[in-house]
Amino acid sequence: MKPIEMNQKVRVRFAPSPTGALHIGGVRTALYNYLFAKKHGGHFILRIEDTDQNRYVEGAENYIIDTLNWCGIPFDEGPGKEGGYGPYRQSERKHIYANYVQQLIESDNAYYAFDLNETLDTLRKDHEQKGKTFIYNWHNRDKLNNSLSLSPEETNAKLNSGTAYVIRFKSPKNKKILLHDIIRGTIEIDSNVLDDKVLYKSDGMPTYHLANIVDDHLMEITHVIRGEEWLPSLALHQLLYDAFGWNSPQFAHLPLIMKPQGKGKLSKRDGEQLGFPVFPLSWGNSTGYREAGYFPEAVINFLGLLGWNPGTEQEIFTLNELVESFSLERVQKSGARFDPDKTKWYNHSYLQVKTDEELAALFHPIILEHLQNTAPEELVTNSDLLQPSLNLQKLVRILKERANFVHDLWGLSKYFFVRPTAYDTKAASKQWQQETPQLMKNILSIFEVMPIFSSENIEKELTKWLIANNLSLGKVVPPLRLALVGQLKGPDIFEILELLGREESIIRIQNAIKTL
RNA sequence: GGCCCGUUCGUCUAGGGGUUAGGACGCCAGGUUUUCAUCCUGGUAACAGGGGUUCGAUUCCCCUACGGGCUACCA
Repeated sequence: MKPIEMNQKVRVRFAPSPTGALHIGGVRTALYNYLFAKKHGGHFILRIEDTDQNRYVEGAENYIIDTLNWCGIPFDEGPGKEGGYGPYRQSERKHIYANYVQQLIESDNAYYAFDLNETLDTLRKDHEQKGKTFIYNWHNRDKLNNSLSLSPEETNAKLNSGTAYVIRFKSPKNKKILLHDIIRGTIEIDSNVLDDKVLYKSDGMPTYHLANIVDDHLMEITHVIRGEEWLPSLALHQLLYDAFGWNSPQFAHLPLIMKPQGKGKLSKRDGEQLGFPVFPLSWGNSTGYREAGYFPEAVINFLGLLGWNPGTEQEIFTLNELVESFSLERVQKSGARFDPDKTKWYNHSYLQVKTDEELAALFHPIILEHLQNTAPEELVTNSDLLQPSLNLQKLVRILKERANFVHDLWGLSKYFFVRPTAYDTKAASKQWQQETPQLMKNILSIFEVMPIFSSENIEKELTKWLIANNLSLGKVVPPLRLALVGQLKGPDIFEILELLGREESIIRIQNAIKTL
């Protein structure tokens, strides 16, 4: 393999099949391609590998594009964004592949095969029963039904009569193939274990292997960064580049993302069972990261550090910082177990650095949605917290550190919008004592005459009164909290009072006196 | 079964011939707080096993075990 010249512009591609939602592992592959391209000032290309018409799923291509955009890693060239190397859907490149496969036939690197599917299936089963693997290659191709075993006349007769055929690669005998992978180093393969893979299908479409090599060459791809599941195909691909007489790109095979627990790679089922998304955006019944409330920055951050690390102790990275420090050499060799807890921690971190204004705007519709099902008598209607107001920003400010997601804010602040109707019984029996109603009444009379109902002022006035009456904060705060919140939880009590407002606070204290 | 790739705390990982094997998530404890949470501090916890090479191996080599991938006219 000849090395890529240093002055060559880096061009990488993400080449998914539009067969459904993009798996989170696929997103990581896209991300690493993007990071590598941007690090080297190159182009990130999206190529749709839709050579299997049977598996084509409507909407999948848009899903892929939406995902890339949501993640903030848009492609430079791809469907709908021509860059001089299009088209970027393999189905639209169909006419290109026939010529190339013909070249291989002419150079004796490929041949026609007429074997029936059933024949090969039977052979595979027979071999399996004997504990062997059926391989279609040099050791048995003479005995099978193809242009190597048939005479040229017989072959032509079949071809002319319209007999269904595939074109197979003629893999060499007794050859050591030296492969190079940026992450794994040199790999040696014995060509005798290689299959004569189908390059061209009977439906007139190329298989992945052919289309991939031809397109990567034509699109001048310099680095192929893909999942480890392709490593076994690398020898075939290298042989194809050699057969065409082309320089191969450099290869990097990424380790797979594994289940959080148990065996095997991460699957859709794991998400369902353990309650975390495996898709970036919702797809069918599966909730995506976006819809589950994750910020794209958080998804990019945890994906970036799953299988790669910069060698420093930095954990939080913006996309630009990832671009800066990324290198394929530091990609891990072994598969990484997915850790849903850490993804939440990342989201928590990103939530903390959002502005109160942003968070209030994101939270506002969530409040309105929840309030639709609230009984009118419980609803606090006169509160300006129902608007994206300054006070809503303040609410978000005092609560956000407790939240992993914007929607967590609802559970943390529900009592600001809905009056408590029940009180934590355990806390009530302990904190609401015989003298408490009188205490609360005294506090009410302080609140009623207070000129400004601000947290500082409330704290000042209340403390003054407590000292004068030889009482401690610990005596009044818990029952007061119980009256306002319904339980012994929440942020600073004076902040709660201020945000609730004088009127609402008084109503709640009066209710508590009546009820408890 | 065959072929290929891999293996450091529970998880993500740093490190690398002589280190108290470092960080993060999680978990536990203490502190702060009138409460809950956050936060801060601390703690728990790892070089898969066996052979070499070496004065010395977690680090280099080999074997075993285990894990993963591939083994389609799917990508």
